[in-house]
Amino acid sequence: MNDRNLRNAGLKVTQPRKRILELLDEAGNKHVTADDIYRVLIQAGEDIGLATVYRVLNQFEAAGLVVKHNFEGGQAYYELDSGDHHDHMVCVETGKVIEFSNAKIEKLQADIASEHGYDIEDHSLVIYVRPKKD
Amino acid sequence: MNDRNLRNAGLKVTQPRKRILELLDEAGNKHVTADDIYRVLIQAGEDIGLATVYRVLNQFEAAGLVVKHNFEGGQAYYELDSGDHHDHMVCVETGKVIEFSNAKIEKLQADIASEHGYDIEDHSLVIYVRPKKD
DNA sequence: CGGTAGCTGATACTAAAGATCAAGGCGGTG
DNA sequence: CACCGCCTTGATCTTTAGTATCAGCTACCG
Repeated sequence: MNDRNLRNAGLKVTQPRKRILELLDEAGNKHVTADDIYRVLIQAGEDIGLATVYRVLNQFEAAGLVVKHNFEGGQAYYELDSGDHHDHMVCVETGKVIEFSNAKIEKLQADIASEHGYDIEDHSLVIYVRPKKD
Repeated sequence: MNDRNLRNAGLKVTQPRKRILELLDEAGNKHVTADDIYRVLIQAGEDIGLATVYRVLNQFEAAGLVVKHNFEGGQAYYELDSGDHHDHMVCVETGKVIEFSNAKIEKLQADIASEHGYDIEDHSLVIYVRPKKD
Protein backbone atom coordinates (compact mmCIF):
# COMPACT_ATOMS: atom_id res chain seq x y z
CA MET A 1 0.00 0.00 0.00
CA ASN A 2 2.93 2.26 0.67
CA ASP A 3 4.19 1.08 -2.68
CA ARG A 4 1.27 2.77 -4.35
CA ASN A 5 2.05 6.08 -2.65
CA LEU A 6 5.57 5.92 -3.94
CA ARG A 7 4.54 5.02 -7.45
CA ASN A 8 1.95 7.80 -7.52
CA ALA A 9 4.71 10.20 -6.60
CA GLY A 10 6.66 9.06 -9.64
CA LEU A 11 9.26 7.34 -7.54
CA LYS A 12 10.63 3.85 -8.02
CA VAL A 13 9.76 1.53 -5.20
CA THR A 14 13.15 0.88 -3.67
CA GLN A 15 14.23 -0.58 -0.36
CA PRO A 16 15.41 2.68 1.22
CA ARG A 17 12.25 4.54 0.23
CA LYS A 18 10.02 1.76 1.55
CA ARG A 19 11.93 1.59 4.82
CA ILE A 20 11.84 5.33 5.37
CA LEU A 21 8.15 5.55 4.59
CA GLU A 22 7.45 2.65 6.94
CA LEU A 23 9.42 4.31 9.66
CA LEU A 24 7.57 7.58 9.27
CA ASP A 25 4.36 5.62 9.41
CA GLU A 26 5.34 3.98 12.68
CA ALA A 27 6.45 7.30 14.09
CA GLY A 28 2.85 8.43 13.74
CA ASN A 29 2.53 12.02 14.87
CA LYS A 30 6.00 12.12 16.35
CA HIS A 31 8.38 14.41 14.53
CA VAL A 32 11.67 12.95 13.46
CA THR A 33 14.88 14.33 12.00
CA ALA A 34 16.84 12.91 9.08
CA ASP A 35 19.44 11.77 11.53
CA ASP A 36 16.87 9.99 13.70
CA ILE A 37 15.79 7.99 10.70
CA TYR A 38 19.34 7.24 9.68
CA ARG A 39 20.32 5.97 13.10
CA VAL A 40 17.24 3.80 13.53
CA LEU A 41 17.83 2.18 10.16
CA ILE A 42 21.52 1.58 10.80
CA GLN A 43 20.66 0.13 14.20
CA ALA A 44 18.21 -2.17 12.45
CA GLY A 45 21.06 -3.45 10.32
CA GLU A 46 20.02 -1.71 7.12
CA ASP A 47 22.74 -0.72 4.71
CA ILE A 48 21.73 2.87 4.09
CA GLY A 49 23.59 6.13 3.62
CA LEU A 50 22.79 9.40 5.33
CA ALA A 51 22.76 11.12 1.96
CA THR A 52 19.98 8.82 0.86
CA VAL A 53 17.88 9.76 3.85
CA TYR A 54 18.17 13.46 3.06
CA ARG A 55 17.52 12.85 -0.62
CA VAL A 56 14.49 10.69 -0.01
CA LEU A 57 13.01 13.10 2.51
CA ASN A 58 13.35 15.91 0.01
CA GLN A 59 11.66 13.83 -2.64
CA PHE A 60 8.88 12.92 -0.23
CA GLU A 61 8.40 16.55 0.63
CA ALA A 62 8.29 17.57 -3.03
CA ALA A 63 5.77 14.80 -3.62
CA GLY A 64 3.63 16.00 -0.74
CA LEU A 65 4.01 12.75 1.17
CA VAL A 66 5.76 14.46 4.03
CA VAL A 67 5.76 17.83 5.76
CA LYS A 68 8.94 19.50 6.89
CA HIS A 69 9.02 21.72 9.97
CA ASN A 70 11.73 24.18 10.91
CA PHE A 71 11.39 24.50 14.63
CA GLU A 72 14.17 26.21 16.53
CA GLY A 73 17.48 24.44 16.83
CA GLY A 74 18.77 24.12 13.31
CA GLN A 75 17.46 20.67 12.46
CA ALA A 76 14.48 20.02 10.23
CA TYR A 77 11.73 17.77 11.54
CA TYR A 78 9.56 15.60 9.32
CA GLU A 79 6.18 13.91 9.66
CA LEU A 80 3.84 12.17 7.27
CA ASP A 81 1.42 14.55 5.61
CA SER A 82 -1.93 13.56 7.02
CA GLY A 83 -3.67 15.90 4.61
CA ASP A 84 -5.28 18.15 7.19
CA HIS A 85 -3.22 21.15 8.08
CA HIS A 86 -2.35 21.71 11.70
CA ASP A 87 -0.08 23.87 13.79
CA HIS A 88 2.23 23.02 16.66
CA MET A 89 2.60 23.78 20.30
CA VAL A 90 6.00 22.89 21.74
CA CYS A 91 6.53 22.61 25.48
CA VAL A 92 9.82 24.30 26.32
CA GLU A 93 10.22 22.18 29.46
CA THR A 94 9.42 18.70 28.27
CA GLY A 95 9.95 19.07 24.54
CA LYS A 96 6.52 17.59 23.96
CA VAL A 97 4.85 18.58 20.70
CA ILE A 98 1.09 18.97 20.53
CA GLU A 99 -0.69 19.40 17.23
CA PHE A 100 -3.77 21.54 16.92
CA SER A 101 -5.75 23.40 14.35
CA ASN A 102 -8.02 26.36 14.67
CA ALA A 103 -10.21 27.60 11.85
CA LYS A 104 -10.56 31.09 13.29
CA ILE A 105 -6.82 31.63 13.31
CA GLU A 106 -6.56 30.37 9.74
CA LYS A 107 -9.32 32.73 8.67
CA LEU A 108 -7.71 35.72 10.40
CA GLN A 109 -4.46 35.01 8.64
CA ALA A 110 -6.14 34.93 5.26
CA ASP A 111 -7.80 38.25 6.08
CA ILE A 112 -4.54 39.88 7.08
CA ALA A 113 -2.78 38.69 3.94
CA SER A 114 -5.68 39.89 1.85
CA GLU A 115 -5.62 43.35 3.44
CA HIS A 116 -2.03 43.69 2.30
CA GLY A 117 -2.79 42.46 -1.21
CA TYR A 118 -1.47 38.94 -0.82
CA ASP A 119 -2.71 35.39 -1.01
CA ILE A 120 -1.49 32.84 1.49
CA GLU A 121 0.94 30.32 0.11
CA ASP A 122 1.71 28.59 3.36
CA HIS A 123 2.20 29.42 6.98
CA SER A 124 3.92 28.25 10.10
CA LEU A 125 2.66 28.79 13.60
CA VAL A 126 4.54 27.45 16.56
CA ILE A 127 3.52 28.28 20.11
CA TYR A 128 6.18 27.71 22.73
CA VAL A 129 4.51 26.88 26.01
CA ARG A 130 5.17 26.00 29.62
CA PRO A 131 2.90 23.93 31.89
CA LYS A 132 0.53 26.01 33.98
CA LYS A 133 1.71 26.09 37.53
CA ASP A 134 -1.49 26.57 39.49
CA MET B 1 22.34 56.45 24.56
CA ASN B 2 23.07 53.10 23.06
CA ASP B 3 25.83 52.95 25.63
CA ARG B 4 23.24 52.90 28.36
CA ASN B 5 21.42 49.97 26.76
CA LEU B 6 24.64 48.02 26.70
CA ARG B 7 25.51 48.86 30.27
CA ASN B 8 22.03 47.96 31.48
CA ALA B 9 22.50 44.58 29.86
CA GLY B 10 25.62 44.09 31.92
CA LEU B 11 27.88 44.36 28.90
CA LYS B 12 31.02 46.42 28.59
CA VAL B 13 30.72 49.21 26.06
CA THR B 14 33.13 48.09 23.37
CA GLN B 15 33.63 49.18 19.79
CA PRO B 16 32.18 46.04 18.18
CA ARG B 17 29.09 46.08 20.36
CA LYS B 18 28.47 49.75 19.70
CA ARG B 19 28.93 49.31 15.96
CA ILE B 20 26.60 46.33 15.78
CA LEU B 21 23.93 48.03 17.83
CA GLU B 22 24.20 51.14 15.64
CA LEU B 23 23.88 49.05 12.54
CA LEU B 24 20.80 47.27 13.82
CA ASP B 25 19.38 50.67 14.66
CA GLU B 26 19.95 51.93 11.14
CA ALA B 27 18.48 48.75 9.68
CA GLY B 28 15.21 49.73 11.35
CA ASN B 29 12.63 47.06 10.68
CA LYS B 30 14.74 45.30 8.10
CA HIS B 31 15.88 41.86 9.16
CA VAL B 32 19.58 41.16 8.89
CA THR B 33 21.75 38.07 9.23
CA ALA B 34 24.99 37.80 11.16
CA ASP B 35 26.80 37.68 7.87
CA ASP B 36 25.07 40.83 6.60
CA ILE B 37 26.36 42.67 9.63
CA TYR B 38 29.83 41.26 9.26
CA ARG B 39 30.11 42.24 5.63
CA VAL B 40 28.81 45.76 6.14
CA LEU B 41 31.28 46.34 8.93
CA ILE B 42 34.21 44.92 6.97
CA GLN B 43 33.20 47.06 4.01
CA ALA B 44 33.17 50.05 6.30
CA GLY B 45 36.77 49.32 7.18
CA GLU B 46 36.09 47.99 10.66
CA ASP B 47 38.45 45.39 12.03
CA ILE B 48 35.94 42.86 13.24
CA GLY B 49 35.73 39.08 13.29
CA LEU B 50 32.74 37.02 12.27
CA ALA B 51 32.90 35.12 15.56
CA THR B 52 32.42 38.42 17.38
CA VAL B 53 29.28 39.17 15.40
CA TYR B 54 27.75 35.83 16.35
CA ARG B 55 28.82 36.22 19.97
CA VAL B 56 27.50 39.74 20.29
CA LEU B 57 24.19 38.88 18.65
CA ASN B 58 23.72 36.02 21.11
CA GLN B 59 24.49 38.32 23.99
CA PHE B 60 22.05 40.90 22.65
CA GLU B 61 19.39 38.26 22.32
CA ALA B 62 19.99 36.99 25.84
CA ALA B 63 19.78 40.58 27.07
CA GLY B 64 16.51 41.12 25.21
CA LEU B 65 17.95 43.88 23.04
CA VAL B 66 17.39 41.89 19.90
CA VAL B 67 14.94 39.32 18.54
CA LYS B 68 16.08 36.35 16.51
CA HIS B 69 13.90 34.86 13.78
CA ASN B 70 14.31 31.46 12.20
CA PHE B 71 12.62 31.81 8.84
CA GLU B 72 13.17 29.09 6.28
CA GLY B 73 16.57 28.83 4.71
CA GLY B 74 18.95 27.98 7.49
CA GLN B 75 20.10 31.46 8.43
CA ALA B 76 18.90 33.32 11.49
CA TYR B 77 17.61 36.87 11.06
CA TYR B 78 17.89 39.57 13.70
CA GLU B 79 16.13 42.84 14.44
CA LEU B 80 16.10 45.25 17.35
CA ASP B 81 13.49 44.37 19.94
CA SER B 82 11.01 47.21 19.68
CA GLY B 83 9.15 45.95 22.71
CA ASP B 84 5.84 45.34 20.99
CA HIS B 85 5.44 41.85 19.70
CA HIS B 86 4.63 41.33 16.05
CA ASP B 87 4.48 38.52 13.53
CA HIS B 88 5.81 38.27 10.00
CA MET B 89 4.49 37.82 6.52
CA VAL B 90 7.13 36.82 3.98
CA CYS B 91 6.51 37.14 0.26
CA VAL B 92 7.83 34.02 -1.43
CA GLU B 93 8.29 35.88 -4.72
CA THR B 94 9.97 39.09 -3.68
CA GLY B 95 11.37 38.11 -0.29
CA LYS B 96 9.74 41.16 1.21
CA VAL B 97 8.97 40.92 4.92
CA ILE B 98 5.92 42.66 6.35
CA GLU B 99 5.36 42.94 10.06
CA PHE B 100 1.92 42.84 11.55
CA SER B 101 0.20 42.14 14.82
CA ASN B 102 -3.29 40.98 15.51
CA ALA B 103 -4.74 40.88 18.99
CA LYS B 104 -7.41 38.34 18.10
CA ILE B 105 -4.84 35.82 16.94
CA GLU B 106 -2.80 36.37 20.08
CA LYS B 107 -5.89 35.84 22.20
CA LEU B 108 -6.87 32.66 20.36
CA GLN B 109 -3.40 31.25 20.89
CA ALA B 110 -3.55 31.92 24.61
CA ASP B 111 -6.94 30.19 24.72
CA ILE B 112 -5.66 27.12 22.91
CA ALA B 113 -2.63 26.83 25.16
CA SER B 114 -4.85 27.23 28.19
CA GLU B 115 -7.22 24.50 27.03
CA HIS B 116 -4.29 22.13 26.99
CA GLY B 117 -3.05 23.20 30.42
CA TYR B 118 -0.23 25.43 29.27
CA ASP B 119 0.83 29.04 29.46
CA ILE B 120 2.39 30.70 26.45
CA GLU B 121 6.09 31.29 26.72
CA ASP B 122 6.59 32.63 23.23
CA HIS B 123 5.33 32.03 19.74
CA SER B 124 6.29 32.36 16.15
CA LEU B 125 3.89 32.94 13.30
CA VAL B 126 5.15 33.32 9.78
CA ILE B 127 2.77 33.57 6.85
CA TYR B 128 4.30 32.84 3.47
CA VAL B 129 2.40 34.78 0.84
CA ARG B 130 2.24 35.54 -2.85
CA PRO B 131 0.92 38.74 -4.46
CA LYS B 132 -2.75 38.55 -5.46
CA LYS B 133 -2.97 38.22 -9.18
CA ASP B 134 -6.28 39.84 -10.01
C1' DC C 1 15.60 -12.65 -18.33
C1' DG C 2 18.41 -8.52 -20.12
C1' DG C 3 19.16 -3.49 -20.90
C1' DT C 4 18.94 0.97 -19.07
C1' DA C 5 17.36 4.84 -16.57
C1' DG C 6 17.14 6.00 -12.23
C1' DC C 7 18.73 5.10 -7.58
C1' DT C 8 22.17 4.27 -3.91
C1' DG C 9 26.18 4.63 -0.56
C1' DA C 10 30.62 6.55 0.24
C1' DT C 11 32.90 10.46 0.27
C1' DA C 12 34.01 15.09 -0.38
C1' DC C 13 32.23 19.50 0.18
C1' DT C 14 29.72 23.81 1.75
C1' DA C 15 27.63 26.97 4.93
C1' DA C 16 26.08 28.45 9.54
C1' DA C 17 27.40 28.68 13.92
C1' DG C 18 30.07 27.65 18.19
C1' DA C 19 34.60 26.73 20.82
C1' DT C 20 39.32 27.94 21.79
C1' DC C 21 43.01 30.90 23.00
C1' DA C 22 46.59 34.42 22.94
C1' DA C 23 46.58 39.31 22.60
C1' DG C 24 44.33 43.60 23.49
C1' DG C 25 41.09 47.18 25.48
C1' DC C 26 37.61 48.74 29.14
C1' DG C 27 36.95 50.75 33.41
C1' DG C 28 37.45 50.56 38.51
C1' DT C 29 40.96 51.71 41.93
C1' DG C 30 44.20 54.35 43.82
C1' DC D 1 45.40 59.84 35.04
C1' DA D 2 48.03 55.67 35.02
C1' DC D 3 47.77 50.98 36.24
C1' DC D 4 46.19 46.38 36.34
C1' DG D 5 42.71 42.62 36.19
C1' DC D 6 39.37 40.73 33.77
C1' DC D 7 36.35 40.67 30.11
C1' DT D 8 36.35 40.88 25.19
C1' DT D 9 38.19 40.30 20.67
C1' DG D 10 39.83 38.35 16.13
C1' DA D 11 41.89 34.44 13.98
C1' DT D 12 41.37 29.97 13.45
C1' DC D 13 39.75 25.35 14.18
C1' DT D 14 35.82 22.50 14.94
C1' DT D 15 31.10 20.98 14.64
C1' DT D 16 26.77 20.14 12.54
C1' DA D 17 23.17 20.07 8.90
C1' DG D 18 22.69 19.39 4.51
C1' DT D 19 24.16 19.05 -0.63
C1' DA D 20 27.01 17.49 -4.78
C1' DT D 21 29.49 14.00 -7.08
C1' DC D 22 30.15 9.65 -9.04
C1' DA D 23 30.96 4.71 -9.77
C1' DG D 24 28.30 0.71 -9.05
C1' DC D 25 23.75 -1.37 -8.36
C1' DT D 26 18.65 -2.39 -8.98
C1' DA D 27 13.95 -1.82 -10.11
C1' DC D 28 11.04 -2.20 -13.84
C1' DC D 29 9.78 -2.39 -18.80
C1' DG D 30 9.67 -5.23 -22.40
